[in-house]
Amino acid sequence: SALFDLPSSPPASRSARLLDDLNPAQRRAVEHAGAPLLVVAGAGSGKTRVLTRRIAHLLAERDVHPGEIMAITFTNKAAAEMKERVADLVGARARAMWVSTFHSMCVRVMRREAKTLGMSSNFSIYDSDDTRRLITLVARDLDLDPKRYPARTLAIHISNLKNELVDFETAADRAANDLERRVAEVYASYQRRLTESNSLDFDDLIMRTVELLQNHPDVAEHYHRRFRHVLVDEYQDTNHAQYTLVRELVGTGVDGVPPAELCVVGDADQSIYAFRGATIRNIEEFERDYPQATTILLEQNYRSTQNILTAANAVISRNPGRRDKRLWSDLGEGEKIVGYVADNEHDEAAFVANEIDRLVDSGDATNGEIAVFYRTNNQSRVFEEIFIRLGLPYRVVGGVRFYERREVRDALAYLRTLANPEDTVSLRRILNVPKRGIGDRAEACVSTYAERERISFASALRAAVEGRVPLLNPRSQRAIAGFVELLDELGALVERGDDVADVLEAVLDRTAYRAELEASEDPQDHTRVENLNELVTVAREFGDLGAATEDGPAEGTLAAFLERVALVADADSVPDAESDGVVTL
Amino acid sequence: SALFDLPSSPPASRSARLLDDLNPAQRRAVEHAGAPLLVVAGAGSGKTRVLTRRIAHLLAERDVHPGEIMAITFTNKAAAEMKERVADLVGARARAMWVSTFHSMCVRVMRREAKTLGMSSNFSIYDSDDTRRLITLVARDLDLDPKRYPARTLAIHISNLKNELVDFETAADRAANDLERRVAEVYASYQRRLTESNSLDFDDLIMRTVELLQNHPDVAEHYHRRFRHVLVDEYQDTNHAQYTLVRELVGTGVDGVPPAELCVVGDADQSIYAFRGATIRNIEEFERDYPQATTILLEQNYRSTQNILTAANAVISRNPGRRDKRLWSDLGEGEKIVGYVADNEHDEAAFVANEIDRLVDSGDATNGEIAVFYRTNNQSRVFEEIFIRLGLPYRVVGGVRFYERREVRDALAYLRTLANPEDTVSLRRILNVPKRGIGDRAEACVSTYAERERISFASALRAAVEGRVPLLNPRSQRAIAGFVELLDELGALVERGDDVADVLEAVLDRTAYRAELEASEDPQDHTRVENLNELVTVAREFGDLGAATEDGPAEGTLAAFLERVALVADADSVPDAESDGVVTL
Amino acid sequence: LRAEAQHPPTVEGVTLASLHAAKGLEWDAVFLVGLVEGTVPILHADGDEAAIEEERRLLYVGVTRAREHLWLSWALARAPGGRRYRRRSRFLHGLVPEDHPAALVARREPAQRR
Amino acid sequence: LRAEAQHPPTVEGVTLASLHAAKGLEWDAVFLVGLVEGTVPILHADGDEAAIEEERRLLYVGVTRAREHLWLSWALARAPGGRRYRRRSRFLHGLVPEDHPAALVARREPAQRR
DNA sequence: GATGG
DNA sequence: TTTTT
DNA sequence: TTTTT
Repeated sequence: SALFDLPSSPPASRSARLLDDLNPAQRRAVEHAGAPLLVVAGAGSGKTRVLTRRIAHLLAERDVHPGEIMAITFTNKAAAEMKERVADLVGARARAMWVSTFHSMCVRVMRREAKTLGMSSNFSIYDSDDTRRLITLVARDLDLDPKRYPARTLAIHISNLKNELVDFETAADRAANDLERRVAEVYASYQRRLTESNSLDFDDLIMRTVELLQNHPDVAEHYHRRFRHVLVDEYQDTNHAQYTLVRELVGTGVDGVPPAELCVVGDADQSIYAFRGATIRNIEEFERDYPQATTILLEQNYRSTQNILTAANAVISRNPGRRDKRLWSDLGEGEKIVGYVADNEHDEAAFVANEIDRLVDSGDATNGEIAVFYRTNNQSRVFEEIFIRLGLPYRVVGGVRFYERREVRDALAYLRTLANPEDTVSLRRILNVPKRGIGDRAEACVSTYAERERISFASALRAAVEGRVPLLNPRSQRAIAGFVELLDELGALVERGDDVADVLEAVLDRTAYRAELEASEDPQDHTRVENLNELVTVAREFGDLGAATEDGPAEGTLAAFLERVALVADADSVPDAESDGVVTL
Repeated sequence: SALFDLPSSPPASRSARLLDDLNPAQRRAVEHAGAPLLVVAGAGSGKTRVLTRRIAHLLAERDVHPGEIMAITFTNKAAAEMKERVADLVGARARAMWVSTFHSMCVRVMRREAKTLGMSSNFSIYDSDDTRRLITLVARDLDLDPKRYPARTLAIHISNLKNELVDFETAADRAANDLERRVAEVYASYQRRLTESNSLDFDDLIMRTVELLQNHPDVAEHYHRRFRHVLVDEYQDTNHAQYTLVRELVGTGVDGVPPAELCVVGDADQSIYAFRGATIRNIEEFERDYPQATTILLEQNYRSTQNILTAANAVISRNPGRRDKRLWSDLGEGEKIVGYVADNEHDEAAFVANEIDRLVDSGDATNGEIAVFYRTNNQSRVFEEIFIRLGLPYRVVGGVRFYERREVRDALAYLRTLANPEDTVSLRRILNVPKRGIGDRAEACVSTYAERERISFASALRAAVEGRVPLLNPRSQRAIAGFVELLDELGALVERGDDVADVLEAVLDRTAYRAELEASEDPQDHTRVENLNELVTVAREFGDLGAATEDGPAEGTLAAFLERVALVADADSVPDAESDGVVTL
Repeated sequence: LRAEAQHPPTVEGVTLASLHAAKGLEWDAVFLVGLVEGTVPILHADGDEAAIEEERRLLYVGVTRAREHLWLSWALARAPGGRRYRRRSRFLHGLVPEDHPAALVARREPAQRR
Repeated sequence: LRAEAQHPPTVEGVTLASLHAAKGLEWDAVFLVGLVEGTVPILHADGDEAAIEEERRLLYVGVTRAREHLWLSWALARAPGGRRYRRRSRFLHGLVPEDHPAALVARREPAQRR
């Protein structure tokens, strides 16, 4: 009306706002309801925008409750970004959704359902390093030649089996050669030890969740009722276990609950993690796996100039048998692409440095908006050399990660031992760190005793203190007594409810771990002290903030901290101790 | 006469030619006869010229027979240069002289006089690595804490004692603290093991020769009669043992043979090997040690411009208590010296690279005539980086030497074991290389048995084959049997008189040492194969040439080869496997 | 987790990363370097169809990281003075033809050196 | 021994060597670098009269290697951007005075960089 | 035989 | 050789 | 930290 300036009704307006800056394909993806949906999202085609808008649209237009939504990503960063962007759109309600990585989501389920699987809910999570250590122990027990069967190789094979949802019995049945038989043997033994340690490895998190859902219909039904919408990002990166997990989460309707609405987003052309078990097949055959599926292609790219996309299309179009997809842009042709043939790698790096100079001088880009990519990390060296020489600031992605540093892992192993005394790998890691006179021999005695008596390593340690472990000499016994006492003291702090950071401080002080590093001449050890202090800071902030998760361990507790840390392996890498690292001018 | 063009008489002419391009001081040094002579030869003052001319002058003018001359240097290179330059002046007669390093000279004496000392003349020569290994064994036997008494430290202390001509009894008597007592203990035990191994270390070569001359007047007299002229180069680098050796070689006349004529050349200002036992005192107090001594200063420098010498004089003149000496030049002032303050090391290296560019561009110098010197080897890195980047060819002096490479030492250890079966260090080095199942435990059994029965390790090995070594398990026994058989096979080749190179080939083949390296994935192992092939080539050429030494082991034999190799530790360094090394453009 | 606890870097620098690490991110200007056979595709993948396809996807991921500027480069030898035995990546065939107008192939004389 | 068995180097390159390794040899042009306290004389020698004298001889050996051209240089910091805490070698006092006409002390502005 | 590097 | 947890 | 045998 001309007289009254009526505000349009809020829902309509909000919904319009959710859609009106989308292109038609994106809009269809957001609005699609019912059948399983595959969004084939080319690079730079606004994939995250579609996912977040779709969620907002579910809440705003389709009366979906946030608690009914599960969105799964691969990285914590992606999960965090999605959470934030949804929160921007719908506000605090977003907190009721499960937006997390595959692994976090599984931990959450496993913690809730631990009893069903006969596990204690304070289980530890073993990352690849813990896994390798445990496999080393197992392989040694089996008298395997560590040259012929390195732990790393065994670990990869076992991981592959788990990613294929093959349990150790099946692996043994299928084993067709020597290696496979050995792997199956190790797998069986390793799995037993994991269970005894009340621990799960990364792959277990997925596999055991699948098992849970498959073997416990009541549990599955509960999740089916709760999660009516399942969204999966980077679907091309799923492995078989994750593929199955998604199927189980969605359900088939046989339990009386109609299948959840599934929306997967991904791009087969960006599948580059086959070596980690990802199978491009999952996205390629989505329509066969879900026969009613709808597929939407996002081909408009909002990131790059047409010249760049033409090059990209030219590269990828040579891959045979792929779904044809041509990225396009309305940003114009843009700059030409430059090809440069150098005489040698130093020339190549010099050329790059020179071009960067020109680019920055001309104001066309800032250093932070420039990247150099290579296939293998060692290729960085020649660039670093020249950048250092020219005083060109740079940062190298990759290298030793914060949570992979020895001192950080040592400290965390103490905390993990306190949280889960059955965590044998962590316990054995710290047994003689810092050195306290419990050597290989003593460790072997205790370990043998534990095996024979079918008790945990932790219990065997206590038996050792009482002199019940045979062949253990008195010196070692005394050392072990001291260690157990130390753990008890630290355990008392945890019991008392001290802050994680305070417990950590106590660990570093009472073990003299930090003091030893501080006393060292080695400059590397100085860095180690700094990393430990950084870890204390992280723990302090964690305790202060109180993680605001719906389920999971109580906020601010040791368990919560450890879970967070276990699943956030992608924290910033710290620069290599050798290289100069980031140059500050 | 104007009619006849008479050729001047050959002797006069030659003599004149020997002197007329010398400056007065140099000429005096060449002509000086009788009393001990100290030639203080400043840097670039024509020291080698004086030495060679002096020798030629002895032959030409003073009726000295070449066989009466002994000239001693520190490096093989210096010895070779002197020999060559004397040969240029006097021809093939030069071959009868002894022009060699301290160590070669001593080996020559010791081989001839081995029987006098109750040694076999096929003794091995232990270099610092062999020494360190044997000391490790000894220290272990003595239950020394290897942390508190690292083999390297013990080795340095023992070396210092030997350089001071202190035997182990005296060392024990003088020991005033715990370390010294321990060192004396190890020294005693080490020396016994050396003797049992029929081996001498580098320091022994000097010390035992001194002992020989001091304790066997007949032997001393023989050398006194033979060598009427003793010349010593780089006198400022002698240690106490070498100082004494020279004294003993010269003699005092008490045995009826007048002291030999002594001429030492050196420069206290260039004494930079104190850490190796050199004592500047020897040159500083030459006149006190030899009261009749004549001293001649060579101060005219033929190498550098005056500006450079002024700088040099300014630097060194600040050292207190030194003999005043001022280098001067008639080459003119020359270019100014440039001082450069860089902001950082990269800048410094960039500056140097730039200056080199300019210098070469201007035609003032070629790359080969330019050098960069630093105090510590790690300082080369920043220069290498920039030189590589700029494609500036360079070579780094230092690094792992050819004869220090593991594979070369392994191969030589085989040859040494064949030449001297009592050489325990070599034998034990190859005992399980390549791995053949003779582990630490088996080695310890054999070693204990050898100690107990007071027989050599080699004999104990044979006892082991016959099952006479207790606690040795059958597996090890079988492995040892195989090893002994292998040594016997190879020994047969030596007996038969096969060429050194052929024996070496047999070693590499029959031990499968080379095959193992060839099968390896490691690119370093590929380099190792090349080094072994290089060693074979060296052995081949050695056999072909037939070393033309007056004494020493018969030409072309295994013993001769090993001696040459043992005393030529300064062979060209091979470039580091990691760095790019020499850049060829 | 740790990112929160850290201060932002004082100076923003050029990013050096592997192609894998590049995934999911974007930059105004991107240099894809070392595009030679044996590196892209990596030696290991040769003869394995699926692996070669994945290597190609890796390059595709790299290319699509760029917003405005893109360089593709490769070197004929490793070290200065080394033998120039390297061949450019098969993935460049048809993409950077020597005479295609869309692709300016720079070629500089080797630096003057005695 | 091995030198005989080896071919002469194809290209003659600039020599990089320690001061010890320089002894007995000579070059047209010599750069003595890293002339800062702690390096020349080396940290270890400090307080030991005899050791300091030997360090000074080491520098003397270096200086006398040069035939025609000689550079002496030192850096105030290790890495670019690092703290400039280094002091030049005590052995340079009186040898390269800032205002001595015989010694041209070059000082360049740090390279231009954004 | 145990421990440490 | 790459390395999302 | 330098490294002639």
